[in-house]
Amino acid sequence: MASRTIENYLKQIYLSRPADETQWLTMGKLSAAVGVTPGTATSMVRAISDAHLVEYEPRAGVRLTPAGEQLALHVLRRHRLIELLLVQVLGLDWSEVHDDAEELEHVVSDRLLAKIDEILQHPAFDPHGDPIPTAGGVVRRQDCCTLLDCPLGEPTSIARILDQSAEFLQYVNQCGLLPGAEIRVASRNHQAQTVELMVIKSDENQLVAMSFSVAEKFLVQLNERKK
Amino acid sequence: MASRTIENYLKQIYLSRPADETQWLTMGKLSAAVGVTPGTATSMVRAISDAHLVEYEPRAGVRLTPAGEQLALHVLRRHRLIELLLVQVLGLDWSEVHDDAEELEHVVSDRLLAKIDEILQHPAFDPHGDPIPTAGGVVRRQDCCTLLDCPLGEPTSIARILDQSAEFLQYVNQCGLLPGAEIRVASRNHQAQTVELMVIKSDENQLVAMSFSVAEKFLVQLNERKK
DNA sequence: CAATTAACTTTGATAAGACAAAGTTAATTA
DNA sequence: TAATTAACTTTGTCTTATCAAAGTTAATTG
Ligand SMILES: [Mn+2]
Ligand SMILES: [Mn+2]
Ligand SMILES: [Mn+2]
Ligand SMILES: [Mn+2]
Repeated sequence: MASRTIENYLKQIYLSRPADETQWLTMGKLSAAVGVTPGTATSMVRAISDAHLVEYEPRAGVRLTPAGEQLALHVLRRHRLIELLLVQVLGLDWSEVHDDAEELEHVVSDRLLAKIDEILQHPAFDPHGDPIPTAGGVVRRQDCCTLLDCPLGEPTSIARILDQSAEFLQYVNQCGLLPGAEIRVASRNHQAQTVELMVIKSDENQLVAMSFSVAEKFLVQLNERKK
Repeated sequence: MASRTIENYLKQIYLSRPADETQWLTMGKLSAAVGVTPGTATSMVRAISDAHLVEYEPRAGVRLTPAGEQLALHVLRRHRLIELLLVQVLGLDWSEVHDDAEELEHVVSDRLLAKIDEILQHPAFDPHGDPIPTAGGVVRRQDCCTLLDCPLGEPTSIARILDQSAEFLQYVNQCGLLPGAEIRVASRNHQAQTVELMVIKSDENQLVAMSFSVAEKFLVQLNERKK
């Protein structure tokens, strides 16, 4: 069995992998993501490579093998199912579940995870809108764009929040921009680098403005998200 | 913060402590309870003693300090609240929650534990009838006797099961001897070393026989247990 | 193209936690 | 009391995971 350290490395290698699948993840990025010094990342990756969970090319970087990717997806599945459990069943706020899930993801047994999945009725998305890999290790791809590149004026909805820090999520709470929220992007000002959007609520609508850099953290969908 | 290893040692020192409070727990008993070799227990206990969580007297044994006992009780509280959560909220069988709780007890945050306690409405007993220490580290003492020494013929109820192995608990399930079950001890046969008792159910009563050694694993109460 | 620099790897050290095997203590038996 | 034995401690070694600091590579810049 992979240690919790190895599980964390594999998960970060998966999450930090470059968009271009032919590229390698550099050791610098990995060590920053895991939160260790570069030398530590190098020696750990060598060990994980001996276990055939990653390919490692000195001075190029690291890449998951199929076995490593399956393991990474299992950890991610545990993380996201646990987050959803903490929110939906235990009533924690979605801004405060990440750190607990970061630990719990390494100790929840398959049996317990199956129960959690059953109680939540086999959900497809976690509280932040991140897709939950299936037990078989398949990630359903969302076709999303960000608040920066989605069409103006059309009714869309928030699908996913990419910044999961507690402070940012509390700001998102205040704006009412949780996953599922209905919005219309009103305008973009390239000189001011701001986006203005209308949050459509049952009682009243709310106008929200944010910078391009923040707008990039929201993924939206034109069509309704299917549960 | 105490490592998970230290938490496990402290908990076992608490659970295995001799009934007579002036006695020390021997290293042999401790190493067996933790599941390590005697030498490992000695060196770990020395380290824990340096942290003033136990007193250690070579060749006499080990004893918790007040600080160590508080920590042990916090671990025990986490363990038992988690077990109850797994049974009551996630619907696992009480015979299969122990191993998950053994891991989860080390990673559940105070915040999450408070939520669990709230959802379960501040329970006093876990699924096996073991008392849950309060957040302040107080254990409510039950005045129980075992099926071996309780009075014959009187209506009593099962309060607690001391053997928590999955196989034994499944046997207990079959007999319907879960905590709270109402019974009457019919007879004891000292030659055969057996106890016969009546399990009082809503539909029909059931006669169960067991050896003295098994009967000792059941604690019972004459008065109804208060929640 | 040489010098500089950023990114990476190697080396040496440390800490926690474990085991095996050898050594010690103290109780038990003869 | 001497020999035996059970229980315990010590010693030496191992594994995993980490850092700091020194060394290396390769890209960038003058
Ligand atoms: Mn983690
Ligand atoms: Mn998430
Ligand atoms: Mn434990
Ligand atoms: Mn229990």
